[in-house]
Amino acid sequence: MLINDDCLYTMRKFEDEIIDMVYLDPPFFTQKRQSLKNRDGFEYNFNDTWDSMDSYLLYLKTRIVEIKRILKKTGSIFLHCDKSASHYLRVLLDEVFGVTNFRGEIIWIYKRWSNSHNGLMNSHQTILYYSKSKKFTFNKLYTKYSPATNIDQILQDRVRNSDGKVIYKKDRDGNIVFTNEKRGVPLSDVWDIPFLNPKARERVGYPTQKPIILLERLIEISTNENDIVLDPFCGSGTTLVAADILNRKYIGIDISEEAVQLTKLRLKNPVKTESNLLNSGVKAYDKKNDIEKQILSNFSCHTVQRNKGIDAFLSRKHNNMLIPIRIQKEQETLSEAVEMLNRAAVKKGCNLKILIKTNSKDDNVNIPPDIIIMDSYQLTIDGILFK
Amino acid sequence: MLINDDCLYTMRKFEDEIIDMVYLDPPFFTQKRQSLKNRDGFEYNFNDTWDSMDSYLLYLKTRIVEIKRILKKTGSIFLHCDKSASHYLRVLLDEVFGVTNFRGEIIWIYKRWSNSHNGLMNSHQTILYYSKSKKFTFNKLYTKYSPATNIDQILQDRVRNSDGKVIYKKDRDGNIVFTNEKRGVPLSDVWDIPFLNPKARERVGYPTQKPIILLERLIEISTNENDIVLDPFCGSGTTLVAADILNRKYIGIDISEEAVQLTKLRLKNPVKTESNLLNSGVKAYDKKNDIEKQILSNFSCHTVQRNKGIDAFLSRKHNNMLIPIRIQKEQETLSEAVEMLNRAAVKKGCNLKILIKTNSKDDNVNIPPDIIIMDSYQLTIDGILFK
DNA sequence: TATAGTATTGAATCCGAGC
DNA sequence: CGCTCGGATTCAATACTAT
Repeated sequence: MLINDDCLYTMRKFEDEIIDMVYLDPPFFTQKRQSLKNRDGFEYNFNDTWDSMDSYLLYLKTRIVEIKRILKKTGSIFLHCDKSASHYLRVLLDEVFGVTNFRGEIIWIYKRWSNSHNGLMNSHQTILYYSKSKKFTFNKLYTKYSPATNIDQILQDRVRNSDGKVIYKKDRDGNIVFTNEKRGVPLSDVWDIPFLNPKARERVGYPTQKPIILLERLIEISTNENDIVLDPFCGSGTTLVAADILNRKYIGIDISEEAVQLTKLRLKNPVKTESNLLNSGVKAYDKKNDIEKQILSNFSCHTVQRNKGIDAFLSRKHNNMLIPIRIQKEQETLSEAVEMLNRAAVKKGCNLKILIKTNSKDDNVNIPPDIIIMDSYQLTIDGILFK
Repeated sequence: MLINDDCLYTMRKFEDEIIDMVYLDPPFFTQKRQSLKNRDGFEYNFNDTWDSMDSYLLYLKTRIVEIKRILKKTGSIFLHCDKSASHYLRVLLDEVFGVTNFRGEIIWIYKRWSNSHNGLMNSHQTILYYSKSKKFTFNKLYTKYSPATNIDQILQDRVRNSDGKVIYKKDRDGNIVFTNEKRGVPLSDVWDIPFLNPKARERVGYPTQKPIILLERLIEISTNENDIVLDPFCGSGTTLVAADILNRKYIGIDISEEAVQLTKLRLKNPVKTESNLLNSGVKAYDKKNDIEKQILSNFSCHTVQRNKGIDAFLSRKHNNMLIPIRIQKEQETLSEAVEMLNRAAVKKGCNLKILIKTNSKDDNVNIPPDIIIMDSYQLTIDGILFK
């Protein structure tokens, strides 16, 4: 269901305790007008400017009180905010839902483009999580163990010995006893999900659009199939798309007619981006092997990926030119390495270059004067000069 | 300097505007008595139970007002809190320091052992960051570019052409023009620093002890050499050790005599754990190659690192025993693989085991009946059974 | 088809102009 | 001096094109 109205008036018409989960992503109190064009040049926007923090909080409080009323006893609310007002919003939720129903704060972390800044680069948002009562729907999700974990040990049962010390349990024959099945690490409250990239197909042109996968995870932990999910500030409808994918029923409300139209369209043909980053992880982008990384760590440089000839550029320029670095590959002769480096360097208009020699294949080659050859095993001594 | 007193009384004796940076890690309002024994059996503890949130906040407010007075105009305060009271503390800091002096919230994230419970596993804490004025000391730190970033392009200058479109800049000869030197990506406000492992040498046995690296980074961004760092709840003295390492002056105050004694000892011989996890990153721990990962992804299993004979355990047990998996290594004959697997399996008291055959080296070997041999290329068909 | 290489986008932030 | 406004800068990660 999709309704174009102020969510307050719509929700007032609802009966008590009919909703299983509410996600809301209201204005963050950024005191800005948010706007964005879609691919056809149509501009969506909403206003996030307020007279005062008090008027902002009052606006939200009346709506949150209503949300509590229509939530089932087993229901949950997720309030998405950023640092602008998260503390006041949590005080507000403590008041309405009660401190004992605070279930946690989910930290959504991501990397994003931004200009440099006198301070730390902001790269997280907060989702406040409260339940209506202590008996709330919660589906445990598990993640893989960290590679640094010693799985051997986790899977062994432990007991206290006569001194009260914890030891690994063994049976009569001295064999190790294993614990029951483990399903992995319980889901943490820190979620590393890529920010919706400017080029992502999933983007529909609505400002502040959230990734579908974020909503999917929230819905998964807090509802079961056929439960009812409500988003009173549904914007471009990400929550509804996620609910639809997961076979939950949904109600979306937004005060903007354009937003509701957009959501309608989007629900007919939901696009969920296959994020390469998400599917394969950052590691997939990192083509350097351990030895190459070790070598490059001796330089103050920027590592280059997807370039056949250049592995890195020195951070410092020389005569206003960048200095490329190439590490000789394992099967590569020195002259082949020189050739690869030169070809790439010409394209970039680079003159001086550095070649790291890692083997002795075909050493007898004339090295052009603009290439500095360094022996990889000397780097720990000499490389420091380039730091 | 190290003082054993309630920080309120000590700070009242200080002159105005003499401190450059204050870090405080007061009780978190856990409403528990915190205690921990060190390796010598000595027990440290402090009381974190309060009549009410109001009395807790009043206690802190009087101290934070005093901190503001003694901070230099260019000074900063870092207040470490966890989710129990972070929102009230931020409201408090807004009052004392002013909303415009809010510099951000640092999210310290870590992975940690914990029993699974009904809810998300808490794995972050918050450090609130305020400055006394808009002119505050801040040292920019830079981190590496993401491997997903195209460094080639980042390093090229761009201009607008006559149509207003952004294009890469070239000089008269058509050569690429490079931008100014880049130092990397400004430090984010999300810090992934391993939680002080219970076995870390750095641990001195004080509850709530923080990693030195965390304090080093806070001190680095907000102070210069010879500046004065104050920790009014210094506990085991981590802040002071970090300040010492970075050549900053320090003042530590704690109400507990034991804490001050401990800190004194610690400052004589500061131990900083070289955290392998931080130095080499999680990746270095992950010794499985892509093919091995591909094979293991066919099973519902837990990957094992740092075990010469076993690569993973199946998630499901069989007759209440764990089933180890080994993938035949590239240079390894089948009998060698069997031998390695058997030796490791005996240690773990495992009976049934799985060996994934990846090559045909020395095939003619008698396979013991408790080893299931699977051909790696069949896995995509057969492996599904193990999911 | 896989990989290398190029073009494009956007929102937080800074900075300078204008008032 | 403080404000707003607009333009420039930044970089992550995608889409697209060429090889």
